[in-house]
Parts: sequence; structure tokens; C-alpha cells
Amino acid sequence: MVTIRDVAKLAGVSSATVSRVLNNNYAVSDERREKVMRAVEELGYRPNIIGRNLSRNENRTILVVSSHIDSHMMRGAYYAATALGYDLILSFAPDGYTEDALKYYENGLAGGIILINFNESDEQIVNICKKYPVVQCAEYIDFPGSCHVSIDDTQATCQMTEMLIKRGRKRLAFMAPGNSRQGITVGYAEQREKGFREALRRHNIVPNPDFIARLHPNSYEAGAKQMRSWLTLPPEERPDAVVCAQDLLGAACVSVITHAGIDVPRQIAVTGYDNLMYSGMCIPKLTTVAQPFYEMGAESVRMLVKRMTGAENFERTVYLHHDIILRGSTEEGLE
Amino acid sequence: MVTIRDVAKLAGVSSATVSRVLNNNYAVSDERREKVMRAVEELGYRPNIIGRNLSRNENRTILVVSSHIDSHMMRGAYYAATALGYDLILSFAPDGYTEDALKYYENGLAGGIILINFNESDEQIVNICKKYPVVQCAEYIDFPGSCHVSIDDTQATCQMTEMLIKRGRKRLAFMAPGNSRQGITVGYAEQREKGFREALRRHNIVPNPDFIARLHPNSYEAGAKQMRSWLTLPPEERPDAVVCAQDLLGAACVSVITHAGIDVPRQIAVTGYDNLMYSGMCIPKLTTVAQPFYEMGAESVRMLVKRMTGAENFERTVYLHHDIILRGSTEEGLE
DNA sequence: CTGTTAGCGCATTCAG
DNA sequence: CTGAATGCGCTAACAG
Repeated sequence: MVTIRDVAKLAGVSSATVSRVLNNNYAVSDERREKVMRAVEELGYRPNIIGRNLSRNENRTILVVSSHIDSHMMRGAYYAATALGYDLILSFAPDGYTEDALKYYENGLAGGIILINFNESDEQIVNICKKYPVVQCAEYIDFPGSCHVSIDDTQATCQMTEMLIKRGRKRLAFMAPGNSRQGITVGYAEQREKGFREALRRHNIVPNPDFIARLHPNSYEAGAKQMRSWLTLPPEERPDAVVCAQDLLGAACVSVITHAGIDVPRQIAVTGYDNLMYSGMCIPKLTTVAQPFYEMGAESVRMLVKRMTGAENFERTVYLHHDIILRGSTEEGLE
Repeated sequence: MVTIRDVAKLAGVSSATVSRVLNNNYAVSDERREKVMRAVEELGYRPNIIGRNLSRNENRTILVVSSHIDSHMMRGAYYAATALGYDLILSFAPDGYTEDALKYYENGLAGGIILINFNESDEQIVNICKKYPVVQCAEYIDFPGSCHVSIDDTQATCQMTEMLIKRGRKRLAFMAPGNSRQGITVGYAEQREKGFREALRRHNIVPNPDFIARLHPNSYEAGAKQMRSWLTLPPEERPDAVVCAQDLLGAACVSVITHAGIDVPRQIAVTGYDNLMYSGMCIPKLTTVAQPFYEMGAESVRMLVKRMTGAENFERTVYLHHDIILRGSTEEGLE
């Protein structure tokens, strides 16, 4: 490894001077600056972040803790971090070992944490958020002082459901992942269900309890099974629209319905959520809610940097704009 | 942050003694060991990895560079690393910025690198592998001295294809991602195509060039389009089996074929590759090649640790065992 | 068995 | 403007 001393020796100056040139904080004579830059070039020297952090007692590295990494989100986070002069490292820990991932923070490897798609109990998450400088991205637990960046799931689902109602759908069903483990709730699923119910309420439709499915486990298979069971009803009693809280479930519904010889969207409309690849993995494709993953990653970094730099007055709750993407699963004539 | 000195002060010993207790290398009196342990407990002290690496001038941290993280693979890597006393950090860099991810190595943050699902040119990869201690996991470029852990793609595809031939399939097609960018080849696709061709050769079947599709871009949509074009042929000239180099493509084929009212597997059999969630996202489900992702992650860590600890004589090329998972897309009566 | 000391790479005092 | 000295957290070598 090339150290600052190697550069100093080659340039014939002290390591302090090299440091000064590289962090251009202080005045250095042009002549020495030249020599230092040449030596840096020649040796391919790159300052060691660890040494820098150690010495400055500050930390411009952000730790992303996630067990499911979305590359759009990471790209957004990466560019925002780079723009602000911050570095990004990820820590993977199996479900239930999230605490272990935090050791990198405690080790001084990072100065702030972004939590994405965690899989721990609410209590655990709240504890972590209170103990460390954390921004929650996408999924979040809300509590006084919590920092999070997401879209408004309730509003998005309400909007999607109202769209179906306005197109004449009467028997609306809802499908979402349910509680997976003791103490672990699926926060976003609850919010989406709330939005679904709100839309019905606004149009004076009484929700049919049999048409609200909370799946456990949450899988393509489970979604398919639920849809098949709805299809056993007589045609005039079946749902004529299924609002799914995930693209995976929506894709399962479209496949099952199509396989049964029933037309999507004419007889049954289906919607997904997230605009992931899954939403394109059925024929017709899914109408879905597009989350701005890239921007969510970027905004999380910006918010976290504000915290890390000691800002007091910043928005701790940011809801970004979503889009409803209309496709063939609700619109005749589209793919 | 709780430091070793805080512990030492509370325990009334020197920091060296604390270090000795924690690394139990040297003998320490039971009495002091007790006191140190109590102080550690009381303060919730956790040794700082950075300080340790800095001081030991060794590095027990592994950097995983990947733009698409498979959680099974990561779990395997995590457990193997933990078992060996190593830490794991991930670095995300957008495609084309892989070099940037390596700065963490150069910064002394890690002592070895595992490269997973990179997206750079062959030349780039070879350069990186020659410059740093790298183990390639899953996809790899083979060159003298390269280290990689994977399954034998050629053999697996050959085996899958022969299975179809033995079940009476005559008009076999192959579908894989093609070259995406200048200078970037899709290594595993080439190997899988080789396996497909080898199987035909063994059974004296002349490959039909029209039945070998290299898709660019590589997507569900592109796979569906290719399959639709094959379906425009008269039934007796159409493929009666499609070997796909990816589950995503296989799922697209099954959907398109089913949608056209043609029976899978009776009229056309389809196979996928990887046993990802995609392979369950069609009806019937895909027969596929299961890669031991967990074990691949674990074995990559073990191989890398051998390199990092200066071993000379170790296997630099490991092919792990794969499984052919038979499902409804090739077997009547199965899901 | 134990404490003191030096040094890993760096930025930042403090003197000059 | 510049260099020598200090310390971040820790371990290893050394001296007791």
C-alpha cells in the first residue's frame, strides 16, 4: 500500500505538506504543491479513508443495512453520496442478525446508517433507530423522531382502487402479505390495506371480508392458491378486480385467471405494486404503482447526511411522488 | 464509543491485558481475566475492527463486490466468514464503476475480494484479478491463475438437454442472453450453449441455427418475442423443447406457449436455469438447474481466506454439484 | 504473568 | 509557509 509517507519521501517534503495539498485547506507553495502532485501521480497514491477517519475523528461513510438490495435504490444512494463526498458500504446480515451488521458502525467504519427492507420486529427497529443515526428507506416504522423516506402507500393504494371503481368494478378484492412471524408485522401491507378500504369507503362500497386476503407465507404459490379459491365462486360472485400489494402476487393472479380461461382485464382486472420485473412477467402485464426507487435512495442519503452533520431543522419524514402505470391487466388494448 | 482503554480503566488493568483476554493468546491470571470480562460486559465493549487491522497489519475483512446480490449466496458467505473469524462488507458500484468499489480494498478496509455478477469487460476483470486477491463466484473469466467457484454450466446444460432427448424430444431450441455491450461477453451463456450443442452432437442431432437464440437485450419481453416467433412455424416444424439459459426466459416461454393454447409440456417442453423465484412464476412451473448458491458463497470465502493467509497449494478452480429439478414444464403430472 | 511503548495511516496541532 | 510531534483504537514486542 502506498502511504502518505511514501509520497512525502518521493516529493522531498513532509507528510503534513502532502496532507495539506490533498485536502487543500491550507496554503502550500506552488513549487511544493507541484512536486507533491507529481509524486501522487507517479505512485498512484490514494488517501486511506480509515486513517483519515481515525485521525479526523469524523466519518464520511454511510452504512447501508439491507437483506434485499434494490439496485436502483443503491444507484440513487451511490450518486447522492458521491455528490456529497460520502462513501457507501453495505452490510449484509441474515434475517435476525441485523444487530451484527451494526458492528461496522460501532467500529467507526461508518458514521450513519440507512436501513432498507429490514426484517426485524418493530421493537428492534425502534431500538436501533434510537441508538444510532438511522434513516429508514422504503419500509419504515413511524415513531416520534423517526427519519424515513418512502412513498405514501395508503394514498397510492387508495388511488389505484378508486381508479378501478371509476372504471365500473364493483366486487373488489385485496391481497397482501400477512404477518410472517410473531412480533413482525408487515407495515407497508397494513398501509396499503388501509388505502384499499378508504377507497371503498369513499364510494360507499361495503368491503367483503372474504375478499381481503393476508397471505402467509407470502409467495407466488400462496397468491395463486388464493386466486384459485376465489375462482371457485360462481362468476357473478367472484371479484371483478384484485388489488395486490405486490407485483409477485399480481403476476400470480393474472396467470391463474388466464389459465382458467377467464379474460384479464375484461372479466377480472388485476393490479400490482412496485413496478418490479415481476410486473412484466405475465400476459397481459400488470398495472402497478411505480415507486421512485432511485430517488428514494438518493433522498435517504441526503437526509442522513443532514443528521450526520448535526443539522437540527430538517424534514424527518419525506414522501416522494409515485406513479400509477397503466397496463394490460386493467386496460383493454394495452399490453 | 467504548474503547479498550475505558475497559482497562474500569477493570484496573492495562489495555494490553484487556487485549490479551479478548484474544486469549496469552496467559492472564484468572482474577484479572474475571475483572476484564466484567468490565467488558458492563460497558458493552466490542473491539474495533479497524484498530485491530491497523495494528496487526493484517486484515480479516472480505470485500464482496457485486451489482446483484443473491441472498442465499450472501448467507453462505456470511456463515463461512463468521466461522473463520472474518468479516464481510459489500460494496455496490453501478455497472462500469467496479473500479471504484475497489477503493475499499486499497483503503485497507478489506484484505481480499469476492467478485459476484460483475458487469465489466473480460479485460477489465482479468486486470482486477491480477492486481488484487480475488475469487470469482458464479460467473467467471478463466485465465491462468484465476480463482473461481461455480458449477459446471456446460455439463449441466448438456445433462438437461440429454434428458429431453431421452424423453423423445427431437426439435430442440436454445435461448440465452447475448452480448450486451461491446467488449462484454456473457460467459456463462456461451458455456451453456456449448453444453446444449454437445448433447445434440452426442445424439447425432444436427442443430438448427434458427433454433439458437442469443437475446439482446436480455429480458422477459425478448424471450417472449422469440418464443412467439417460433410459434409462427407450422406445428410439425416448431421446437418441441426449449432449453433456456435463465429461468426468466423459461418463464416467458411457458407463458407465451400456454397463452397460445399449446400444452406445456405435452407439445412443447421448457427448461430454465438457476432455480430462482422466476422458475415458480409460471404454470406449469419450470424444470431447472439448481445452483448451490449458499455453498458457492461459503466456498468462495474459504478459498479466498486460503489466498489471504498465504496458502500456495490450494484448488483455485472449484466446481460444485448442481441438481436438475424436474417440474411440470417437462414432466406430465407434476406442477 | 503484566505494564509500558511503538506503530499501523492520517490530519492536526504546535513550533518555527 | 513548513516540519515535527501527537493521537485516533488496537496489538505486538519488549522489559520487567
